[in-house]
Amino acid sequence: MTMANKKLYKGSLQTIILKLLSEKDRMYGYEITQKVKELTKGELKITEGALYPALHKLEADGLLTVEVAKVDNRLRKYYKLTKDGSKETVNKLSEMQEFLKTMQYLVNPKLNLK
Amino acid sequence: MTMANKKLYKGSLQTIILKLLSEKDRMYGYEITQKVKELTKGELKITEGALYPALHKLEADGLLTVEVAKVDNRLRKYYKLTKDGSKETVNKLSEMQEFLKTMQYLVNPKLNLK
DNA sequence: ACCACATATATAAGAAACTTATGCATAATT
DNA sequence: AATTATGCATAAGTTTCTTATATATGTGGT
Repeated sequence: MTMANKKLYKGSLQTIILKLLSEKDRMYGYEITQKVKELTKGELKITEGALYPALHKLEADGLLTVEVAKVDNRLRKYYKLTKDGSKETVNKLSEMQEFLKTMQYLVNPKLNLK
Repeated sequence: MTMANKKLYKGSLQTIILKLLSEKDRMYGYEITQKVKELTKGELKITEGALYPALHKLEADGLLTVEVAKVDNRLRKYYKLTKDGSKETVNKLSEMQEFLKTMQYLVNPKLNLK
């Protein structure tokens, strides 16, 4: 991933992938990078070196299944959520919300008034 | 750090430390762990293995200065923001806000409506 | 025809930021 | 007397990235 402070995104890639797949039945790797770039107006760019290992890990963990297709003579690997993947998406999203809420509170300027 | 999904906090420790020091003139390590625990109602516990190396790095980077004190016959190392540290705090907090905003949008359930 | 860029996936080496475990020392509590 | 709290520190290992490299096809411009 690339952006101003890349470090902050560490640990959130899996959650982002799962979230996108909970919105769209199936997606392939390159499509995910483009979708994230589009949604964040170019602020967040997922690098291949981060994405593909992450997809492989999610598949190995049984959260995704893969389906190979050939489009325009080029390889595509479509990923889908498994049943476990859907459950884990709910978990990860709720953990993310909790994290965002806590961090929001911690860095809130109003804390100065305490 | 310990919590439900520790991974998410990766990369935010420096920002948390700097933010706390921007609110209080000086703090020592153990005090920081207690303050964070208190502010997050026990949800976020900073481990020593994460904290002390982080403080040392911030000091080495010239963002903090240290002052040793002895209280009740026990050692304390008080940390303070330098001028550079104050500047960097502003930067890191604005990057954090940007990150939180982007992540909030990415994981927002309303995205489903698209 | 050639070149650059986009599309598409993959992996290896190295860095960063942690976790976990351990160590040391004193004070307070049970 | 033993455990917990206070206080700092570091080493080994893990996870998750970045950066670089590799391969291959499609597209658009000159």
